[in-house]
Amino acid sequence: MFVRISGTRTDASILHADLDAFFASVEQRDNPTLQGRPVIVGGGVVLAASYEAKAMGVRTAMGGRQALALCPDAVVVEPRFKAYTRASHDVFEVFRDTTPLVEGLSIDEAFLDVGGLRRVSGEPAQIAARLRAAVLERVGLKITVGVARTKFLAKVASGVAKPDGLLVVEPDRELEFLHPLPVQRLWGVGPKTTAKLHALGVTTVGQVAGLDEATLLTALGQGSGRHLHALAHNHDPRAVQVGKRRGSIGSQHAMGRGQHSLAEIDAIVIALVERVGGRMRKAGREGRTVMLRLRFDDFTRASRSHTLARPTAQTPVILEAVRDLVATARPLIRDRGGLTLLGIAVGNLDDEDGQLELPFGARSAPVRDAALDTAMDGIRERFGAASLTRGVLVGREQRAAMPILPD
DNA sequence: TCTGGGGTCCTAGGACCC
DNA sequence: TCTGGGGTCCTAGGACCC
Repeated sequence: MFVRISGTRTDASILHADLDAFFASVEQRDNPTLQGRPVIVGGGVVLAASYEAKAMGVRTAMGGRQALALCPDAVVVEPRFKAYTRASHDVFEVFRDTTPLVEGLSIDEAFLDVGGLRRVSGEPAQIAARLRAAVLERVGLKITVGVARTKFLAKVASGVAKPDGLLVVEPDRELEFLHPLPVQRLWGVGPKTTAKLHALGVTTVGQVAGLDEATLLTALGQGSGRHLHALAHNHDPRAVQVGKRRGSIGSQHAMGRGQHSLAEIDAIVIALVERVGGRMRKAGREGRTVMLRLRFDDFTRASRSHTLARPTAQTPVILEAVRDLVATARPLIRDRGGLTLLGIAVGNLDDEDGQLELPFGARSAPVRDAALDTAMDGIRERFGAASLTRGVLVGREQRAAMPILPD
């Protein structure tokens, strides 16, 4: 008798792990004089606020001036992105020591599937508790963990449990937990969608569940309508996926207000293209679609894109394409006045050339049996499973090296 | 309220193909 | 030459996430 660790689940075995006030916590960890004090990372806008600052009403993405008005005692620090990347790496190492089935969502959060580890590591709630302790001990950061049967509920649970919390949603109490929550808790519901739902007289998840799907589709369109209908009814069959690869690599630069000469713009373009090209080559990725993003004084945005015949990661090729895009956007830049942000990105990243990431350092390009075997050996070694079968690995769709443990 | 640096996904129109 | 249905790709914009 075998039990798959992914697939149909009847128990709460997905963890959503979320670092608390990530950037600010790293600053407090690295500078003891900041501990216990309100800390704001980023001057112009708030990139992150410590819980002491949040208590005074400071929020992420808030203007710096407003934040200081709310919290005059706050210590404002410059962001140190390298330190955050490093900390994130360390935390994900702890995640992967817990289970091979880790799906990173962003620099500071991930899903972990621990359903198959019951015999080896215990109940999901125990695993989650140990995970929190391990991250604090090994990296010096606090995380909140939500545990549930689905990804969506696990994420909602961690959101409710923040900060420094652990919340398990048992399968027989899911709707009881979900339905009283405000609609903003639904994944993908931001200010605009919230306003549309409020216009329908809907403020809670339970009320969304009470709407028929047609009403939701009319109000929100196909994509988000279906998505919300499913989430409100607690339908979320998505499995935790390992080895997801991003679809674009980009970089942007905020420019001060005021006029910028074409030479100035070109200098920024060159720097951005060099950064992006370098990152692409380092990641072993090539892309076909070159994108230019602009933001103006009046906060309107514009974008231009061009798709090349062949994928590339070469700086000169990308630079030429971006310069052409800048040329097509020149009337816009002239008419709308001040350019305040310039960004470039390369998308349409190809799947074949790069490296598919597998647990335990195994890599494949494309999927090769040997790479999968190496990964499975790593899993056997680390988890001491008596019996393992191989999973299939296909592009970015599959879960990678799925161990199947004896019941 | 007037701002960062990353990203994701969806929509809608047009070009083009069979 | 006109007309139809179905599909993919590209472009631009919008909403959302951390």
